[in-house]
Formats: sequence, structure tokens, C-alpha cells
Amino acid sequence: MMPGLGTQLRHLIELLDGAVEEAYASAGLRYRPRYTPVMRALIACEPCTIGQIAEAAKITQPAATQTVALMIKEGLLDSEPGLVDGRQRLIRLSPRGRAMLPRLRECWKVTQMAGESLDASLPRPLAQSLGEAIAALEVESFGDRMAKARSRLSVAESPSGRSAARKHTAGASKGAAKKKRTNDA
Amino acid sequence: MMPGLGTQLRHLIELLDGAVEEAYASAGLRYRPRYTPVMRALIACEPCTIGQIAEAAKITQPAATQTVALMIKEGLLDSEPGLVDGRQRLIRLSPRGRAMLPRLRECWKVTQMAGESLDASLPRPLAQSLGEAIAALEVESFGDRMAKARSRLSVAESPSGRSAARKHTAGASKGAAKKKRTNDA
DNA sequence: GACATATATATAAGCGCTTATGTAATGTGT
DNA sequence: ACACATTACATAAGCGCTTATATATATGTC
Repeated sequence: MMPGLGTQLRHLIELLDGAVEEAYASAGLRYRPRYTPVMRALIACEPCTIGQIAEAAKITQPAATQTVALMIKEGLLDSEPGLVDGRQRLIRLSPRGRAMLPRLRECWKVTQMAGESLDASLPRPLAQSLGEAIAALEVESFGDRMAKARSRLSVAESPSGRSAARKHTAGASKGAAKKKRTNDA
Repeated sequence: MMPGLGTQLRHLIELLDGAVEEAYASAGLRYRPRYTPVMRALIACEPCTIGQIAEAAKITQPAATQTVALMIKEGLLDSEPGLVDGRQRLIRLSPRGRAMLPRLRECWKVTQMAGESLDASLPRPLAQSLGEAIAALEVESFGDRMAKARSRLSVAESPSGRSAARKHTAGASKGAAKKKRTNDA
């Protein structure tokens, strides 16, 4: 029995990220994979506000706040209140964080090469497959596809007109989905 | 900048599962996607122990314990202590849970059709792409690929013999990875 | 300058999992 | 029959996110 897409997705995340986390550890770095998007944001622009980091890392603002808090506790980042706007916090690499950069870059290169090795043993690059799926769902969301399937199904099974119809207007649901896992599908 | 495989994977999970969860809700069902593997296990074999459910659903035993606890609280399942082995708990569908089955099956069919619709707009089925990636990582783990990349890299950048080598024996790491996310890669 | 409103960040709670560990009930060897 | 390990399950804590909401500063209006 097909384990479900969600199961496969989670499994893949674990397979990949477990290895990456281990690699940092065995390189003697106290560093979590979730730090990387923040690091990259700061390399690109320093200092950076929490909001900018969230945007660059494509995570929500609370997630950025949390990750930055962790990284400050680890001594990788420094923060100072924004001088022009007191609500902002200006985040910078600490000396310790900056000193870690060369070793991090080496890890990132290794990770990238491993990714290429993986892609080489696949019919097509994994990131591409995922990107295509995401793009397809942006064109027509999974919810919309379900709505269409529902109407197709109710027509098929009741040539007259049974219950399950539930007129979904079948168009692109505007205020669309935003929630959790996939054990179905 | 490539958001990283992990980000894409998580994003996909949300896209898919948000829609599925919404579908249950709008069908008037108090039912979470994570219940489905448990339901399927019970359809296949009833009564079922926690351990059997965990195995069938391909999750850890504590995850099974938790999900079953939720489902009991929702009134979908009943549990009785095992009569031959007092450590076991025998899990069954409650009447309420059993009554939900027809509507669930309908939801599952719709979900499956939506999945087919998605696959139809992709160069190849998503589950297949994921399966191939997982299979490739079973042949050679991401950690192993990283180790190889590391040695390749250190040879390249130091024709003599610099520091970063870190003899990783480069073979298949037996006591291999088992941890978390992918923001790198 | 007092006011409502908007914006930047922080905090709390939840999700579905995981690992690590605790607690019983069962089986084993002597 | 007793200490001992093994097994089935439960509990606790953590992961990296999310949504919802609170707090503090800024800004615009009168």
C-alpha cells in the first residue's frame, strides 16, 4: 500500500537533513541546518532586520525571530536595536559567526556536491521535480483539483442527482488552503 | 537563490495537506489526515495492537500511541486491554468510526483523483520521483555521498595534503544518519 | 499634543513527527 | 520461585515550522 505522499516527503526530509546535521556535528560545528538560510541572508546584506531575514529565508516572521534567538544564544549573531526605527532589530554576524564562515562554505559545497551526486542517479533533478509540482499547484491548487474531482465523481455515480454534490463553484478557490500534513494522497 | 530542498519539501507538504484537511472539514468531518493510515490499518485487520498500527502506518510506536489516543478522544476508536497479553491494547473502530467509513472512502477517492490530476500535469508522477530519490538514498545515503564529495574536494584543492581531509573511510557508513531537516542542499 | 491606526517584533500554542526514557506485563534460566 | 532480561506501550521533551495574538514603537490626523 502506497505510504502516502506526505510520508514520503517527510521521509526524504529526514534522509537528507539527518546527514547534513551529522556532517556539521562531525566537522565540530555547533550549527543546525535551519541556520543556513539566515546565514545566507546575512552574507547578502548586513545588517539585516528580522523581517528581511524572514523574507530572504522564506519563512514566517516568528520562525525568523526564533532561529535568530537560537543563533544569538549560540554566539553566532549579534543584535542591536534599530537606531532610526526602534521597533526593528539589526542583526549582524558576530566575530564568532563570521569566523565560522569558511568552514560553513566548505560544508555547503560538500552538500551541494552530494546533491549533484543524488541528482545524477535520478531520471531528473529532485529540485526540479519538486519545483514542477509546486508550480503545478500554483496554477491549480490541490483543493481546486479535489473540487473538480468531487463534481466529476458525483456526476458519474448519480446520473440523476444524489446528495454528495456540495456545489463547490468548481472555480479557483480564492481564500485558499493553508494548513498541514499529507497522509492521504 | 535556491530555497533548499527542505524548504521545497515542506512547502509541498503544506500545499497538499492543507487542501486535504480543508476537504475533511468542509465535508463536516472532524478528522485529521494523520488518522488515515490508522484507519487503513484497522480496515485491513481488526482488532489491531498499537505496534501493528505503527508498523502498518510506517510511523514510530509513540506516534501511533498519540494518534490512537486522539482518535479515541474523538470517539473514532475503542480500546480494550489484550486478554492474552496484558501489555497490549486491542484497538477497534468504534461504531461512530465505522459509520464514518463511507464518507471517508469518498474523500479518499477524491484525494486520489486530485493526485492523478496533479500527476497528469507533471512530466512524471510525483510519488515516483520521490520514491526514486528515496531508493537512490537507500543505495547510497546522503551522508556517504557527502563523504565522497569531501574527499574528492580535498584532493582537488590540496595536491599535497592539507588539513580538511578527515579520513571518512569513504565507505558506506553503517551506523548511519537519523535526524532532522534540510535547509541546506 | 492627544488619538487611532499601522508596522516590527515577540510570545504562546499547536502540528505531526522524532528520540530517549519510564512503566508495566511477560518470558527465561536456574 | 526468584532475579533478570525482553517486550508492549506510555510519557516527556524536542524539532522546525505554523497561526493567532500581544507588545511596543511609528506615523498620520485633527
